[in-house]
Amino acid sequence: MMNHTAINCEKELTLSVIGGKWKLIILWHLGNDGTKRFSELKKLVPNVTQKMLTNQLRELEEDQLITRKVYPEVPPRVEYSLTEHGESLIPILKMMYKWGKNYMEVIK
Amino acid sequence: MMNHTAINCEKELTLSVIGGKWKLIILWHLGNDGTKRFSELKKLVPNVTQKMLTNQLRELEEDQLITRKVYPEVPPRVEYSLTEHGESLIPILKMMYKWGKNYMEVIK
DNA sequence: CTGAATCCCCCAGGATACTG
DNA sequence: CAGTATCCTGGGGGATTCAG
Repeated sequence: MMNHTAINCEKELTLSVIGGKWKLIILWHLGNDGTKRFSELKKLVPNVTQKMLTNQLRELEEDQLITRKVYPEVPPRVEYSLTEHGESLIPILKMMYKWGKNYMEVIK
Repeated sequence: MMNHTAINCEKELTLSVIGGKWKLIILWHLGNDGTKRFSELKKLVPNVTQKMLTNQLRELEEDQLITRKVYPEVPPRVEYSLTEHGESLIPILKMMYKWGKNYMEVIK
C-alpha cells in the first residue's frame, strides 16, 4: 500500500487514493468502459505524459484500486482494470460528477 | 470563484474545491456541528497553523461553500458556516468517510 | 508498445513573527 | 481573537531521452 501519511480521518484516506492529478479520469474510464490497454488510456486521458500515466497507474495498483495484467507478447500488451475496491469507488465518482456539473451551472 | 485550471471533467471540479489539505475536515465539522468560530475550528482541526486555516477558509469562501460572518466586537468574533453548496457536499463526504473506513479495515 | 531514468520547476503548505 | 506578512522547503508533476 502507498504511503498515506497525515491522514486525520477516513475521508482523507479516500481523498488520498483518488487525489492524484489523473486518477479520477483513469478510474472513470476503467469504470465505464472496462479493461483498457496502456495505449488506450493514453488516448483517453488528454495531455497525460507517459511518465505520469505510468506513475498514476502504479499508485492506483499499489492502492489495489486497479489490476495490471501483462501479456507476454511482442509488442507487449498490458491491460488495466478495476478491482472490487476500484468498482466500489464508482458511486462516489458519479456523485462527484453530478455535484460538479450542477455546481458549474449554478456558479457562473 | 477560485482559479480551477486544467479541469477535464466535472468530477475534477468537485475534487478541486475539496482538495485542499484541511478542507474536508473543515467542511465536516461545519456540517456536523454547524456554525463555528475561527478559534473553535483551530481547536477542532489538529495541527493546522493559523495561516493555513485562514487560507483554506478563504478558498472555501471564494468557492461559495462557506460563509464568513464578522461581528464588530472587541475582541473580534468571526463565524463560519456552510452555504447550501457546502451542505450539498456533505453526502459525498459521508460516502467518502464510509468508503475510507471500510477500505482501511480491508487493506491491512 | 510500455515503460524506466533524468533533470527541472513551481507552488501548496509549514515555521515564525507581527498586528488591529 | 483573528488574522497578515515573510521566508523557506518538499515533492508533485512536466519535458525529454533511453530501452526491452
